Amino acid sequence: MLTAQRKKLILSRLARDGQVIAGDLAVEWEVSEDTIRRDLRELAAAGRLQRVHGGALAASPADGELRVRAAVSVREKVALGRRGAAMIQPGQVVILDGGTTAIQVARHLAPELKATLVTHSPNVAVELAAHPRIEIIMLGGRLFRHSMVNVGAALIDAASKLRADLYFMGVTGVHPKAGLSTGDAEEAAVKRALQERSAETIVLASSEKLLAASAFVVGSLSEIAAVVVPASTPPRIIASIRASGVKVERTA
Amino acid sequence: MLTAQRKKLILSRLARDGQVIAGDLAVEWEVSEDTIRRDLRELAAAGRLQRVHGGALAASPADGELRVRAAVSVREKVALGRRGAAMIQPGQVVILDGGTTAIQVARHLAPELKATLVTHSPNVAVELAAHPRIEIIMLGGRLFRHSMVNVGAALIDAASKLRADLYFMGVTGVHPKAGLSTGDAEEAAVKRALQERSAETIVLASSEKLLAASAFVVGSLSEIAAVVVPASTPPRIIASIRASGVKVERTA
DNA sequence: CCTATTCGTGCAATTTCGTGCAACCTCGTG
DNA sequence: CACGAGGTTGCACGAAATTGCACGAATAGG
Repeated sequence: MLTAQRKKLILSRLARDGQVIAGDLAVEWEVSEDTIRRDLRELAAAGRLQRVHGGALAASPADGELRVRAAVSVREKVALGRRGAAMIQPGQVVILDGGTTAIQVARHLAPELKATLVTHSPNVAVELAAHPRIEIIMLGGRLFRHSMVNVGAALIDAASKLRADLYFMGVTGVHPKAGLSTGDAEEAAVKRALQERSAETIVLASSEKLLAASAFVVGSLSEIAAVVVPASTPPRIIASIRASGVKVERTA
Repeated sequence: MLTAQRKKLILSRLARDGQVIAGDLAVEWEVSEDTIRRDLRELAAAGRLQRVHGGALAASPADGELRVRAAVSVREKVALGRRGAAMIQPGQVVILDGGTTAIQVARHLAPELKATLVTHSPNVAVELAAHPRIEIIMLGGRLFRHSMVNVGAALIDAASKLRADLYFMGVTGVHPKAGLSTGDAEEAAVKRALQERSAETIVLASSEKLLAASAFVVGSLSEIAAVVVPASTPPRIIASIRASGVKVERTA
């Protein structure tokens, strides 16, 4: 049996059973345990599985990935959240997109602020519930697990019945030429719908999103009110975004 | 069984049931209690759980008041959740009400179950998201903090567009004369609307709700398919509820 | 206060791990 | 075809991890 073939089999077995045991594979495939161990080591080094004593476990993608995403640029996102929260005036109706940055906005709302917050993310809703004076409106729909936001026709229908003052849009790419983009077509459609329902749209972009582009375009930079970027963003990047006709602000 | 696998299972069991008992795990997994105790010690040292005499408790990050309410009749609610989850057939469309019992239903869904779960509670939605095969539909509306469920006209409008096979209704009072009741008028209206959209309605009632009545009536007992009550419920109480024309089932 | 569990620790047996090494195979090159 | 480089495999051996058992201490519940 070829090495590459064995590795593929190991991964598919992991996908099916969630675990493999080195000794068992050695017996089943009639190779020495050393060989299996070597395979496991190399796959673990490549991040394809989690090595444990006795065998390996699946590198749980769902749980792991979301947690990793939440850990990316935490300090930046906190600052972006604080800045975003400060933009909200009392009495306004504000749409909060999903995503870890939106959760930071929810956490930094002034305790005495009275406003109506609209969201299509159950996570954000739970976070907002900690603020007693905030009225929370949830937009329903089909829950898209990867981003933990509701999407679909039902959501766009619900959104069509409201008018907001402000929309904090989350994107995965902010690029002068490619515009605002995200990784899922449904999400892009939802973001467009929410943008249409709001007087102003603000994008809070942590550094890894700047000058990046994802598969599905939401719209061009010139259509939104402002992009907020981390304080540490190089002036050259700010200039290039600003050149496409959008206001760029930096966090404190 | 691998050590790492065992530790993962312990944590997931804690997340589901809130507690584990060292002796039981040893019997179930056919290892010595020493091994389980070692696992518990190490997990406790890592801060992943709280070690207690006889087993361990979940290291709850203290979600405040809701967590306290969740602590009421935990064992009963776990059993009710397990029983409710077992009623769901593959492919069905099921509405899950808000509340701590509903969360237990979500936690006990069979991992391989394919079904569509509808909920108007962001907490339940987040819990359901752990099941990759479940399609999740959220009903939006105004978030009612006390119960952490969406209510209002928008919700009833969204609900009017679906037909479900099963509805797990949560109430605060089950009384032969007063019927099913809850503490908020809006919630009562929502429950009525959801009941109308479902072929069958099941009420999962922990013991403190039996023979109790709250301010707002949802409907009479005879309109629903069944009430599920804890195993420890006195026969006298079961008889009095059954007398009002509803099937009463006890948890195992 | 008493009894039955449960706990922690030390210890020995077993399994698994990592590394170095030699044998072998494959492939490209002269 | 000869030959050397690079990769793969199995084996040996010391290190580390895991497990079950024994025994005295601590704890819970009556």
